[in-house]
Amino acid sequence: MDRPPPSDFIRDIVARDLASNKHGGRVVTRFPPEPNGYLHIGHAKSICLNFGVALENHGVCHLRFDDTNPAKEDVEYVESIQADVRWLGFDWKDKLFYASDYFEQLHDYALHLIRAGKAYVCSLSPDEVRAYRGTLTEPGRDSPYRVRGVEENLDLFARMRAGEFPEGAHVLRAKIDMASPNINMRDPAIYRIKRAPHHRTGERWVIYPMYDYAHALSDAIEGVTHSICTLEFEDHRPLYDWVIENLPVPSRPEQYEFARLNLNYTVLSKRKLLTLVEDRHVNGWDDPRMPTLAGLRRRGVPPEAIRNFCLAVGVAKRNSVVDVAMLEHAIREELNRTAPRAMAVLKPLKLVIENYPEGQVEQMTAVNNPEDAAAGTRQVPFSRELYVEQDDFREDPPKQFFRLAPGREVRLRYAYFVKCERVVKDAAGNVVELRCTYDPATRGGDAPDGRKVKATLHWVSAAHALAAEVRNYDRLFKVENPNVEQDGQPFTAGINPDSLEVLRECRLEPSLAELAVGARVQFERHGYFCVDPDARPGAPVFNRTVGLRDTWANIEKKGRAK
RNA sequence: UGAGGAGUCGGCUAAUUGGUAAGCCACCUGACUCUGGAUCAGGCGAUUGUAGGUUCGAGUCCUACCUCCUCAGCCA
Repeated sequence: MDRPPPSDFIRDIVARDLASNKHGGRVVTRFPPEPNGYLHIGHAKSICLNFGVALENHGVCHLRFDDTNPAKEDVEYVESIQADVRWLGFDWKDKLFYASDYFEQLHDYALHLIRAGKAYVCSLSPDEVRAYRGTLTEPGRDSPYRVRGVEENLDLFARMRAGEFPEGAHVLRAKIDMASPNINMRDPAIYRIKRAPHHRTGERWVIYPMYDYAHALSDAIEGVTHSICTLEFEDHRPLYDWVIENLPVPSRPEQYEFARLNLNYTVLSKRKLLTLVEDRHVNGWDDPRMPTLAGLRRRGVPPEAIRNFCLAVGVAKRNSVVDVAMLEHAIREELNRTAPRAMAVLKPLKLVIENYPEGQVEQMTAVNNPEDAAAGTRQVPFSRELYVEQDDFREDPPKQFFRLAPGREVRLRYAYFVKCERVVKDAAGNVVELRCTYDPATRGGDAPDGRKVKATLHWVSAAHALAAEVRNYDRLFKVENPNVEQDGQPFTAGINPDSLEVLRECRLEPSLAELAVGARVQFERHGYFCVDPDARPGAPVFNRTVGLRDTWANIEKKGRAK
């Protein structure tokens, strides 16, 4: 995935603003999550954009928690979000902020609006507010409380803050235009009463600012120059501007919108991900089947791959659905470069070399990464009894099957040529063991007489092999668009029941026992794997990160074997 | 039927702001290989939503139309 330097309309705007000195040569962006869930691959797009634009222009990117709704938020989320952004590879330096840090200031600004006659306390019930708001095609009507005097508004707002009223009794509204064709401008609420304890301010407040009000002001307070958000906020921009223009704020930020990431076969809705966690369809936010950054990390996806993916996806205003194959490509591209190779047998079949001396062990030299000589070599023990992959043997081989079959000779990688002399079956007729002979002259993998074999097999020594558990995580969703509930079916109906396959019989080459937790490795022919951070000592668990593009099963299925 | 947005190869994005459609993914073919992976080389594929107009020249400008997305939380 060789890509040109990022070029998109956001970066064009920033370049233009820099050229015209619009913000005095400053570039300040911000990533503003609400701490109400874990970050997912969709957030990565926003993170890469905001931090990327700042980095490219010698600017800064703030991390700001939009924590204005205590009912949904939790410290668990503020912690995980920070960890995930760091893991992705970005640094907000000392620019860590919380909207809740500005509560006092935001409150003063509200007082300013009230005194200017631009905000009023409305005592309509939520239902009444809705009725007064009008519809998409009909204008709204003024609230009867719209004409309240400044002093009364000040008094009521003070009592709201003091906790004199129950939730829903009053709300502070911006006085804009109930007839505006843009519903967001029909006197939007800017403060509401909420009695949930806040994860940072505790019980100090019972009134909380609304997003549109708090976000614009937070941006202005922090000196943000480019406030980049997603498309659904386009209609909110006039309100964003209204707030900035009607208050004596220290800076003049500008909002721009881009299309959020959609991935096929992937749910990227926080609400739905929360459901998967709460209803225990998965084992938590960091379950490797989850599209969360925590899940991808546990699955073994390198952060570089995610960053490259975000670059490849681009930034535009057009709603689109990106093919997960692009993500997988970015992952393979990165892992192919960096992950050491190792031999592993996921579904073992015993292979006994009848003419190999019993008790003898040879150390074979294997390269760690054929594309990176600096990765060096390792020794792999070879002995009389080995395991090979069940898929590498066919008693009755199809036409294009070049691997092992009765009477056929193949190469054991880094070792010898072996020839299958006969098969041993159990009572049910299943092949349980292969009896072979080897050619001692082919040590290292080449025959002195020049004869060739058409396949090279991977193997592990039965006596030395490391027993391990491999978890093959397939896509959690099997439907094309799990983001949409169709025909009344909840989206969980699209969950793939085979999304987790646990292989317990695996035998790996012994060098893998020394792999660090979280390390990534390519099991040749099987794909890329990661040592699960949850692994118990002595019983390693490997998570499958992503498969190789063409496995034998695929080739066979597609009838493309050569 | 209100307002705000968006339409470029199968998918995702570009196009020096009016100069003759580029890249990536996917797919296909070939070469090479001690991984049937990878790599390398090549190929397929868009009359730029439609219809007009301006112009020597339009994906870029103008007009009309079509389609899709977002908005009626005291969520963000």
